[in-house]
Amino acid sequence: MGTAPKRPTIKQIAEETGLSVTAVSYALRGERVSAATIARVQAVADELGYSADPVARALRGGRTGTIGLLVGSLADFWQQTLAHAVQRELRTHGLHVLLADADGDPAEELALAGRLAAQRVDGLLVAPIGPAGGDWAKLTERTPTVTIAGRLPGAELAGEVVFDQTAGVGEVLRHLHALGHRRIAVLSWAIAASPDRPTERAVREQAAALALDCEIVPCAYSLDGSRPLALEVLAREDRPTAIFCLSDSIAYGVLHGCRELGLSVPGDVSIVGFDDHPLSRLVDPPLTSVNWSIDRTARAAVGFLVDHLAGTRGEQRVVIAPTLSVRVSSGPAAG
Amino acid sequence: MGTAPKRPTIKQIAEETGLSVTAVSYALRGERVSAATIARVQAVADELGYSADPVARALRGGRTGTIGLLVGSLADFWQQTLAHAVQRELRTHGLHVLLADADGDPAEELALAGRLAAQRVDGLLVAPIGPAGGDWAKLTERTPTVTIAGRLPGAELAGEVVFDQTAGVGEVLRHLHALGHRRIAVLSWAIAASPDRPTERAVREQAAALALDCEIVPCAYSLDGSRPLALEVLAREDRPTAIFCLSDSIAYGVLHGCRELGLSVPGDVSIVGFDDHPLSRLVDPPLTSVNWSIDRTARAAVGFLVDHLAGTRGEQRVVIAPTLSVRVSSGPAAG
DNA sequence: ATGAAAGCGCTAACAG
DNA sequence: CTGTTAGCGCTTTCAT
Repeated sequence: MGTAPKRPTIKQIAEETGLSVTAVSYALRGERVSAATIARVQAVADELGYSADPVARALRGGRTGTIGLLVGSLADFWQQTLAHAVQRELRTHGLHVLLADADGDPAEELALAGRLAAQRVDGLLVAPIGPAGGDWAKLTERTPTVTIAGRLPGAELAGEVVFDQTAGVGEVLRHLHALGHRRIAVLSWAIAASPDRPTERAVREQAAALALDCEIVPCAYSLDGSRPLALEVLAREDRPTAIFCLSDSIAYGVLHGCRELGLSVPGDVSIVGFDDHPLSRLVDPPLTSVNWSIDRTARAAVGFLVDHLAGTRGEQRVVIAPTLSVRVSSGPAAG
Repeated sequence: MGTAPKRPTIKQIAEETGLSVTAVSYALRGERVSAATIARVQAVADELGYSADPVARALRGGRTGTIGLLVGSLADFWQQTLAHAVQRELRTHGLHVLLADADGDPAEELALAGRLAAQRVDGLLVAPIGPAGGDWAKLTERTPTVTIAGRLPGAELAGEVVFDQTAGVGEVLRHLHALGHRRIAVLSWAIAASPDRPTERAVREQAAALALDCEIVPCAYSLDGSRPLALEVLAREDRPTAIFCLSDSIAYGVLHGCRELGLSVPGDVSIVGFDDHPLSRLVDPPLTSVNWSIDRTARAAVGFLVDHLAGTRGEQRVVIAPTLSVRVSSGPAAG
């Protein structure tokens, strides 16, 4: 075909109007120049369908209108939902999302954040995998960062949305304890990559306090990751009477495994999830889980970033309290 | 504190090595210069932790290593899964994702695609909402584009992944017909925004051929969108004996509604979905749905784009055939 | 109120 | 094999 129809530039508007690029640049942002000029420039800009080139702006050092979202693993259904909530929230502020998925690898996490920063995102939203990562200080010094449900070593933050994991773990463990469970398997996607997460620590401490026999088992995310593992754990001689999954996605896989083994839930084994995905009330049986309001989480995280970008507010912080939703999948310990 | 530690540039390497920026630029890409120079430049680059600035590259006109993914609505669970699959597939090619969500609005779709193009994505993956949109020709002429399960009016494509919707609809309608259903409600998220999609047309035509009484009802995506609607449809005097949902997300909301109304599925009403989300086999009751291999879809779409980016292969095309997964949610028509 | 010129970091002619 | 120069589109001194 013909030559590529390039997007209109400020220079074209300058030629059309007989002004200089400088004048146009100012006019487009409604600065300095006369009202008449502004109107004229706007008219031409609209006619040409002009919009500022975000890349040129970025190179010059301005805002890009894009926020980086870095999640631990998109294989996790809850994090998919988080991505949606965040993207929806950002849109209300006219911002866009550059999405990156660390795919469960803490080492990858920092590298990806660097990529995002190199793309000149105006800010970074990070749902960290665990405290393993390297040196976040340099990166967060230049790019405003808000963490969601996790810590970044040495990072300078614009804000953080903290999940009270200790409370959440406590709710679940006490719930299971009250139902008579004593031997519990805890399935964690993070334990292999990042053994010392607060969540796993909380499990150990509180299990000890309640005199529970808790074994923490490393586990891949996702249905297909946890199902075979569940089959193995459940086939054991001294099978646990309850399985506490540190993510609903994992719990779904376990549910699947139970079905294959012909085990009744909660008759033979109780199952509890940990993030209350919207579908958890619809699965069979409805899954007992811990809810951390995803809307509040997304709104707070984005709000912190936007505040920081607007004026300069200091580091903001909110703690999201867990709510245990007791449904059908957890019941009295068998035998 | 202190001054912002900017990222290293090609110029710094030039100073370190005593070469010109040009020489360094070539050396970094292993072109033209001597092996010795390449080695020396590489060494300094590594030491400084240099990596090319994607923004500068983009402005200059080169590749960014980023692909835009434009989905109809991230509120839809299947599209969330698609986003994950695509992102995973792109990663194997060293590519990144810029994600945009049209949120069900066909008008927004083209605008977002423009934003993505302005960000200089190397290519575009679009799962279109419907044929409503404006003029895609100009955009797709400059940015290689692959469509997934939908058409773009006037677009020049690098490839397309076509879902055989007609076959899918046929499978479902014949399945329901064989079970004795004659009055069927079809819930579609697209019907309001984009009334003439092939899918809806296929429903009308095939319903007529089978002498089915099919009413197409517009419906928001997502659980919360379809649940109230389901309540209304199911409360009618002449309630349909089956509900065919043009996305599993919608079906989940309907399932939820049935539960609230105390209706048994499939005893009182049968329900069928349309994209076979991984959780559909786990919900209660397991959902009959139509599967379009998401892995094949993502792999083909990304493959087409990568091929186009590499050499220049002509427009590629694949048709994904549907597979009906009959599960528990569909049964003989009541009464 | 407007314009000229420099520069963000990189690549691609076009010399030498 | 290597260096000079120009330019991608925009914003920002600094003049006028």
